[in-house]
Amino acid sequence: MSSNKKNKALELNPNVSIDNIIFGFDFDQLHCLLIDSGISKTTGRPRLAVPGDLIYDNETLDEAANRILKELTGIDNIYLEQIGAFGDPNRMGKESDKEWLKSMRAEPEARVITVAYFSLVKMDDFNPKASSFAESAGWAPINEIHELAFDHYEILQCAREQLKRKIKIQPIGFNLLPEKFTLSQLHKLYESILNKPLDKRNFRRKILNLQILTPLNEKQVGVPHKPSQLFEFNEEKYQKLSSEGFDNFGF
Amino acid sequence: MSSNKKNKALELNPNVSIDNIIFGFDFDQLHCLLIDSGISKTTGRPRLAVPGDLIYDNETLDEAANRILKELTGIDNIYLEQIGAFGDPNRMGKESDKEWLKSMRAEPEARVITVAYFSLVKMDDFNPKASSFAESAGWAPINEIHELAFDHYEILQCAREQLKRKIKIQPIGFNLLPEKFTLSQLHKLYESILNKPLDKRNFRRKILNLQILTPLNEKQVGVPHKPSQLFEFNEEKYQKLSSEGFDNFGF
DNA sequence: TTAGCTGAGTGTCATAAACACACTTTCAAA
DNA sequence: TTTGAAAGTGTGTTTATGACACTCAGCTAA
Repeated sequence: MSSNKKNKALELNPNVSIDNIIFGFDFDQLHCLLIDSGISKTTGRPRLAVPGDLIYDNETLDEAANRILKELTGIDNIYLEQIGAFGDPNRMGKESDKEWLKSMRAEPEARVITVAYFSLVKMDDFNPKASSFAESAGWAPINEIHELAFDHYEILQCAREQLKRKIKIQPIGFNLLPEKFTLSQLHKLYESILNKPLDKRNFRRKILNLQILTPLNEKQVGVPHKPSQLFEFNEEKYQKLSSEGFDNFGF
Repeated sequence: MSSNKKNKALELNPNVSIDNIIFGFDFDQLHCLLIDSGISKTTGRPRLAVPGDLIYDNETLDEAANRILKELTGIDNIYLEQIGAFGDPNRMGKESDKEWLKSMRAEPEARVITVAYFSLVKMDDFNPKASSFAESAGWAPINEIHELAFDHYEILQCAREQLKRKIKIQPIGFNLLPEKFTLSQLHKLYESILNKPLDKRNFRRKILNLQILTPLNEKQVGVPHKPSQLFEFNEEKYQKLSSEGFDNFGF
């Protein structure tokens, strides 16, 4: 019985996978980390997908999502949130997907439902060019992604919507910025996620009124214009505010 | 419970189930539909659970959730929304759960992740006492539910949170009321879901400002007080408002 | 028949948040 | 020293929010 259990623990579950939409921000646009599994024989185009894998029977869904993130990027301890389950029986029905499944999966015909996550990483923390994934992984600007393997394009759109909703009620955007950042960078980040322009003065007022930013005694250097004040996110103040019932940035 | 789906020529997937939190409203409190699988030998208490089942390999997740709702209540075409996936490897680890699994499942040891849904039904549409489920299904006031099978209590709490969030940005609450209803009933519904008192006059002003209610030439009859105006929900006006970018009830 | 109970229905004022809007400052590079 | 580029700053208007108390209509029971 217990040895039986142990065997199971070591096995991939053929019916459940995790896919992880990994967002990054380069101070200009939102990006998403994609895996390139090579030119598809059936389409003749590169087959791009979101990182993912089957789950092991002894790990929680959150653990599996973290594992996938860690295996790919080496990054740990990152903001991660479940999007939901995607289970259309046809979600892996494209010819290029079947081709890939046959070469990669022990049970390529199995019906797989996937649990999607999104995570927010500081783009500097993972440079695909400098990693062992140089050839297969890369950041793609979100607005230039038009076709993905499986149902990953649909999942990506859900992720964007969820991020939009979430950033209005919690300051999770700070996970996409370095420790020290300027208000303009934060402003641009919000515009990128919400996909609309926001008035500069109103944005600053609202953010500063939340009192979750600590101004530093530091400014940008070497910029060909008035240097910007640097801030850091004050998690302590945020926790306090948060436990008192804060839930709206008001954008 | 057991059904012959041989015509589908497909099998239950042993690793993925659906659980469906079914909400109803009796003009006083939120209720949830629960299944009673009898007295547990291990706890000596009734084993209460949310309706659910393994999925078939040829149905989508939404279809499976609808099937479960239909099989239990006979109701079709209902508001249904995914909550997310729950996959702790230990989620079925209680003794009373194992006991039940052994008697009900072909593979009682299989690791099962579940995709949770919630649905909103007009309570009148399903009277367990009058159905073949008289002995096994019933409405329970949400605040009197303290212990459920598997991880269903946790799922229920997530469902309540999601309903709270959702009702603030979309008028889904109308799915819980009959076609014709009074503003007081709607008011009480919002208070039940948000779990806090709302000022009567402010509530009325906000709801009426949305212009999604049509007053009827009808009043309550037979009540021992001033009879209340009846309204119906105007889906057309809602659609229009919705497509113009409405997304906040402002509570 | 009437007195009493119950919940329906109604308006205003004060405060807070949202929005629209344009010029000056600081630095680097040419 | 001029120029370009982004930083930084305040006010007035409009709109939404929240707090608050009495009268009205119908039923019931004395």
